[in-house]
Amino acid sequence: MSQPSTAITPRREEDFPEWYQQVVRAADMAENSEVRGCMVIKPWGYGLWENIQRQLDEKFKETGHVNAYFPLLIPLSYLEKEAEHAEGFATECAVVTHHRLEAQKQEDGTTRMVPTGELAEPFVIRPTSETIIGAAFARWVESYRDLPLLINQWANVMRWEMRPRLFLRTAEFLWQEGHTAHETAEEAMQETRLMHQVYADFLTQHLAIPVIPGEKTEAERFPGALNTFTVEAMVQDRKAIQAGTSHFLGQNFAKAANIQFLGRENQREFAWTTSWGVSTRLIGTMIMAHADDDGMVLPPRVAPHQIVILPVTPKAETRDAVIESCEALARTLRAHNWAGQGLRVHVDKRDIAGGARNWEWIKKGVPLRIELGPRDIEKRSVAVCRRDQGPKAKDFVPKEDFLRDVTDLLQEIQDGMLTRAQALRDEHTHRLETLEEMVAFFTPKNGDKPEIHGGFALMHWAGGREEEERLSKEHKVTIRCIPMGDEYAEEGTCFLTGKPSQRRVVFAKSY
RNA sequence: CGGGCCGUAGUUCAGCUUGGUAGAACGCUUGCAUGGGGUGCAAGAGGUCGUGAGUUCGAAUCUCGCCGGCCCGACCA
Repeated sequence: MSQPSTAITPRREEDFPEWYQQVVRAADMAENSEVRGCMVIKPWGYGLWENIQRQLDEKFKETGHVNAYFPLLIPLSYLEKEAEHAEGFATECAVVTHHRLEAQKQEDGTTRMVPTGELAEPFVIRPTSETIIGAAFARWVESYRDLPLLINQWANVMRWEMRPRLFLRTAEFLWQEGHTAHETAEEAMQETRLMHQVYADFLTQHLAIPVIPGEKTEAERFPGALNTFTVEAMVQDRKAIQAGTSHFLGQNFAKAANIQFLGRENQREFAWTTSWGVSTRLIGTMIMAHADDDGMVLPPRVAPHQIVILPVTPKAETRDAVIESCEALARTLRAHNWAGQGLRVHVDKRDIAGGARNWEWIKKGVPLRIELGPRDIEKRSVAVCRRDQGPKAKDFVPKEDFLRDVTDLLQEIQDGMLTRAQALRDEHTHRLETLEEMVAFFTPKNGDKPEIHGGFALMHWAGGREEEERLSKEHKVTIRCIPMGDEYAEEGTCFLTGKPSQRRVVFAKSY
């Protein structure tokens, strides 16, 4: 039997969903747990999350926010306070109804733990924290001088999903949720847009994922929000994924939680609130955006290791000297600064077959692999392998040159990944004018085993919620966003209603 | 919550139709060889066959209940 030509089978074009799962497994990022829908995030995946977390947290701090932590359990009654919100999350809430277990001996000698101590009021495990944070805000806000209140929390949340997929949709996931309260609507809207921009920048610059910033239509809006802003990315099967959202909540939640303050005119007023979040779904988005048929490809800025040094030790007697050279190189590299941080370098000293070790780091997506063996030491050179090139590509370069150029090289890889993702998106974004065109665009040629097809369709739209929901049901296509850029603003007529339209919206199949 | 399928080694699965007490591949351990490449050979560890009952001299295999999971629909950061 011949070796597969790629590390991942099936390849992307053969079976994209299966490919995705195999990449997660091959890169050792996460696995399914015994609890359906819940994942174990393994060190390589969690290291990635830690970098995302640290870099985003810096941006939150720069924009004036502080971190706090609120309870996992939310009184059921809190969720009843905002009708639209309650309805939006009702079908995916885990409910805690008991607070103790009682050991009961069974006839067969085993012991069963039986829940007892039923709670007078059940708790909901937070699907999001607007309500409980709102209750805290109501206590904390008394005067306009207490505003704005700019809080973020890093936490886990639970939404009882029927179709879990590692990172993309799990019952429990990690995220950050920002919650702010403001004196005026303008200020709150400004905050909503600011954080939307922070997300757009982060996706683009740190994760090398181009996004279309825009606003959600009524049908896709966060339950209880007046406006929801989103960053939409296209991944390699040309579907859209919502990578981050920022909500202008108006006074809806302030009224529900009674967040009132005494204003400048000695007038009692309700605060204006916002909320915004990104989740571990970002990791799934990165996988689908960047990974290839040999496994993960990590943007250097968030890679847990940016450089892995692989000692080549063909002879036992030169082994110690090679390892020492590798360690020395690692120390030198770690002293380099790039994107505001020291380089993250790992020396893989494990005594396993060289090829297996090399492939492991390819599959994990490390941006740069450096091989260093006796011959390189003699010639004062290193062998450089870039993850964004083929698995066999290898450059022998003088060590001094490599040390001089290494940060430029990482930047080049980072930029190249963004360019590549951008090109894919542009190639599959089209202006369409009629329903027929749209249906053709989103219909696979092979119905039995659909190939990768479709993309983003930019279309004139003047329909309402009902028309949109009908389209979504009939054609499995939704409006991802009403995009913000000038390039989308043009006169036209809605392809469905024939009404005039000033702007094209983005239609796509989505995750 | 409706329709289809499946529970056997760490993983993926074979064995079940035609009952006779457990197999493969990968992974793991050890040794030898190999050494700019996911290597070869050898030895080894690992399973009360989801669970309870029934039929039988005998059940992974047949029957029934229960539990768990997967896929397709309604819902989704």
